[in-house]
Amino acid sequence: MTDLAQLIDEGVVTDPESAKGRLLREARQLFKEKGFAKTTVRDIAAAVGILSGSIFHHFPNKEDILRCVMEETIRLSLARLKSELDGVEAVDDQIKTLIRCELDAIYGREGQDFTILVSEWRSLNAVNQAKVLGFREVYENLWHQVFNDAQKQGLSPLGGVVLRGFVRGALVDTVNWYKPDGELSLEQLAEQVYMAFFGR
Amino acid sequence: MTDLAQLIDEGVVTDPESAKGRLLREARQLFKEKGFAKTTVRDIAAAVGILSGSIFHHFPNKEDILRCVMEETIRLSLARLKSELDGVEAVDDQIKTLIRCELDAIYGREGQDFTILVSEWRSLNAVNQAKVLGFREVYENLWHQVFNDAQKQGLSPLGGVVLRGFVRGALVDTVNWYKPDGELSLEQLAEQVYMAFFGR
Amino acid sequence: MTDLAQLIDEGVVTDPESAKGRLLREARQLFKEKGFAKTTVRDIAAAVGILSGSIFHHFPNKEDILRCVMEETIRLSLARLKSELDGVEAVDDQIKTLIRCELDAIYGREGQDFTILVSEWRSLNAVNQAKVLGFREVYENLWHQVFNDAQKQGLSPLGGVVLRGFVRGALVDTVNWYKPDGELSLEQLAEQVYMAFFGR
Amino acid sequence: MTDLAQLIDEGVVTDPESAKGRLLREARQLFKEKGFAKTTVRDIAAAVGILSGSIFHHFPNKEDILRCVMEETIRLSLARLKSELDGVEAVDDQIKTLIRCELDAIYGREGQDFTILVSEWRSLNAVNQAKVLGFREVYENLWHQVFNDAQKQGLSPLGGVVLRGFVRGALVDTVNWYKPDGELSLEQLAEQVYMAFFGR
DNA sequence: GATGAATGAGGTTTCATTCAT
DNA sequence: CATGAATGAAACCTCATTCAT
Repeated sequence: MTDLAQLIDEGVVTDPESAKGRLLREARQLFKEKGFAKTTVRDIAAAVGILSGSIFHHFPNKEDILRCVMEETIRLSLARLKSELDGVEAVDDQIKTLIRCELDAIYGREGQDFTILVSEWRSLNAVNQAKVLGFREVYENLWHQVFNDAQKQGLSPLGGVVLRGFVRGALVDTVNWYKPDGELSLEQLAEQVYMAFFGR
Repeated sequence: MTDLAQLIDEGVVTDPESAKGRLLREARQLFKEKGFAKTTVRDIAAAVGILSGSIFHHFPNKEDILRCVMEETIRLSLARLKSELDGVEAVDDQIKTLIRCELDAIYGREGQDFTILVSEWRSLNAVNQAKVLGFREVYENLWHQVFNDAQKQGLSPLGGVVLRGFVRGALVDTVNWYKPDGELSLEQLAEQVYMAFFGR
Repeated sequence: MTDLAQLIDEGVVTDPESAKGRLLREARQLFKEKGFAKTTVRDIAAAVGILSGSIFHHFPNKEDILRCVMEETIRLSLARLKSELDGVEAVDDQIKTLIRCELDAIYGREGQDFTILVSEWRSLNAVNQAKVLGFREVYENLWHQVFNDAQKQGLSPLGGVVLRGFVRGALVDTVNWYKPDGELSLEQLAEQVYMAFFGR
Repeated sequence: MTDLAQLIDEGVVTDPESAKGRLLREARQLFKEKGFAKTTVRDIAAAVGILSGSIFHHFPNKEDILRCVMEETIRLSLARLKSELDGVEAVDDQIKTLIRCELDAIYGREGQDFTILVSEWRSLNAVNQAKVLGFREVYENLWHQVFNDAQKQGLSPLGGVVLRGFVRGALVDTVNWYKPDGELSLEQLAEQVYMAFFGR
């Protein structure tokens, strides 16, 4: 059984072959390119190849599509992170894994687009923000634990929560200046992030 | 002559007592609270105490208000930064000044709201992005110079552009988790940023 | 053979155990509660426990459901009225029977909901109005005959058609102010209607 | 000063020359002809000669138009009724005045369309129903008082509230069978209503 | 008979922008 | 400069109805 099939089975992601799955993929892409507010329901429908009204068979409203995109991103990122961290014992290796995985998530290597979580956060109403926040906490806690260990071992003078805040910002904001197809590869970028915060 | 009066005279900021100045202030506040897309022209007009039609005597369209807010933010941040850097010779002190000033700008201490520059960047069309980018380059170059000096002196292993990218992200993203009226003061936050990137 | 079984056999009502019968019952209930316009085909389907598409195996369109509800109401009311009038000779007793039966029909004692005939009349197009009107005439003629007799006997100064109009309005409109589970019982209400028009 | 001008001044009706006034008139006409649900906002706008979006300068939503139509109907009916009752002392004359005025209101002689109050009642949500009910109580209380007097004087065996219920129903329902331009004049109809309930 | 995804027309509403006053 | 009614395009969403499975 392939990796994807297993993730679908576990409810981590929606089957990308299904109508709902295709909808989520196209919506994510459009939200990323144009932003939530400038993406119309018609845009999404056209990208999927259905009519705008049909969307509302799968989602009660536009905002709910965004909520699902975000939740799936978190679920997928978390699943991938856990799998990658499996067996990694050294804290510095754990940190490198965290950074690499999040960059992958940001640059959509696994169909996640982590950026949307930050850039479109305010497009959700309070209720949906709370829902997504619940999902996100588990993910963030992983970072906090590793970074707290790092502090104990003297790798960083800062506490896990604050350091995670800085690293998340540094990573997410790369989309505003870093070009994945430029001189600097994603692996090199990950390396530089590690050096910036722990490289001394 | 007060500081503000001088800045007005030099064209750095619009007189906040003028109609246009009040408009910009209220618009900035609303863009910050609700985001550009969810702020209506009527909202802004109501906040200023005029009717929606009157706005278009001062600005050709809604997007131009955002462009002005952004440009004023940059002009003001730059003026303040230059004045604060004046006479500061040591690189580490220059870095601390940069960090402190940007945090002030982010948290609106001087009526700037640096965050909007990042969060609403995509609300501008290509033409306006280019206009604002021109203003911004001068500001960013200041950072690059100081960080390049820092690298030469061995304060950081990274080049100025990349390091500035990481620091900007870390600073801007604090709005997503840091509460200015919580336990950690803005000065302490600035200190921790310095430690994260240059500490030891 | 029970009463109901006989009515089903005679084609007066649809078997309430059948799919169509259940559909009609739930639709009637919903039309009564929310009105025809605010009741969706999905609402009806959900109440019956099927999916919306399945409804169209039983009815060509939504309006036809209303037409059937109305026609069944009339057929049932007429059957009941005839049976109750059977053997009643005195005009005043006939009148009391008419009033009592119509109130029963209005308050759904026999699954009729006479009110819908009036309140949703305009939800039918001209063709369907004509169809229902045909059914209704037989029922109304019963009233006219009795009321004409009443006029001849000096029980009322008014002709049958006009008087029937007044009484129908008075009865149907009770739904806007009378509460069946309040102080006044349905029997007492019937008594007061009789007194209002004939009680002197 | 004309009657209408006075009513406008007193806030009883909206100036029919004003944009809002024309809107209300056309909306009332359409609600009467086609019903609230089948009347679209575009229909109303077209009747007034504006575009659909413009309606929302005057009313926050479609339902609010209906609420205003109803409230204006009540205010106008009440004003007219009070003026007509002025100086009428005998109870039977008061009753005849009440009946005549309500028939006028039902058949739109003064631009009221009382029928809509009953037929479209359920098109209002609970909040708006409560608002309109407040207005309506004053009007209904006038009837109750007169009918209670009638009972005391032996003109009717029934209490004011119940009798008013019957009379309202009889009057409102006439729209379903009475044709104002037929053999029976509105005055004759009024006379027959009086006879039906108080005749002898 | 039932399903449920899809249709597609049409609904209400929003809102930046214009312009006569 | 300000007003505020009007514009008109476009947004989100609804829903009766269809049809391949």
